[in-house]
Amino acid sequence: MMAPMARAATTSDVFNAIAEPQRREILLLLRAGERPVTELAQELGMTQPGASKHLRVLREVGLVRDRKAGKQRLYGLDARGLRPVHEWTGGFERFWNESFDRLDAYVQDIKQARQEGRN
Amino acid sequence: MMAPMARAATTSDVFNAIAEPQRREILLLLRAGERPVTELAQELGMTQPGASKHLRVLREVGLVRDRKAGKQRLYGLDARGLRPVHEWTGGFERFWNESFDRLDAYVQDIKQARQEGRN
DNA sequence: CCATCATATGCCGATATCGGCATGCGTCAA
DNA sequence: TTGACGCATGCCGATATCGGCATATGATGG
Repeated sequence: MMAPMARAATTSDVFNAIAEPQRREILLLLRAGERPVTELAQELGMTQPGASKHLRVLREVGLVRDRKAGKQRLYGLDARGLRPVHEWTGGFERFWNESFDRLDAYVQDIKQARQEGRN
Repeated sequence: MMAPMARAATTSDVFNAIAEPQRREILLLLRAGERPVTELAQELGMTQPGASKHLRVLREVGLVRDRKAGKQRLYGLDARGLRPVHEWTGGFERFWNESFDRLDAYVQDIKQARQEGRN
């Protein structure tokens, strides 16, 4: 009687919000300062509704804020939500900094074994 | 005549791969060392097929590697793919470290305005 | 060879996602 | 007031996603 769940809502999680390439590009652009929707859409080659929808997601996870400026609505970056992601990935830093000579060799072995196995 | 696209394939992008909470938990667990599938499933409270599927995604984006160990198959962490994510978010570091006094005040204003507007 | 354990895969249902399009809504200027 | 502009929203279609379940595949040991 329980309905199966699908994917976690993109709107509830920063990790999901930045999983979208276009949303990442929006964030990159906003580092240069506030922008109205239309300008973002134009610079990123997407439609205005498309931009608005992505901005809505980013707003709901708190990565952007919006401000009315006359007829326009300016979107600005609020990068604080990216900090947890940075820290989470940072928790793996020692695993890519440590001596991976053995790992590298291992990976090579795997690739070779696969090639041999498939031919 | 072109079929519309939906979401980018989760299998092609590390950002998408780590958008899934359970997959993130798998990666965290694997920091402690290699593990067979069943053990992972058990420790994370998911079914074996569920674990296998998530591991498949992680493998396809290169975040884990697998190694046959007799009857079992051991999965191990390969965190190098997380480095780009760490660096990407790091590109926003100055935006959460810089003086955000004005931003904080601004955000407070927004919240207050919303509350007043809605009550 | 056969049974068994470990894992992968296939199918299903429910839902989320994304792009495109049309349209609603609010704001400004004449 | 009436357009015109800027933006948000709603609907649609195609597809991806995730969990659950059954089952296939694979290796091991007797």
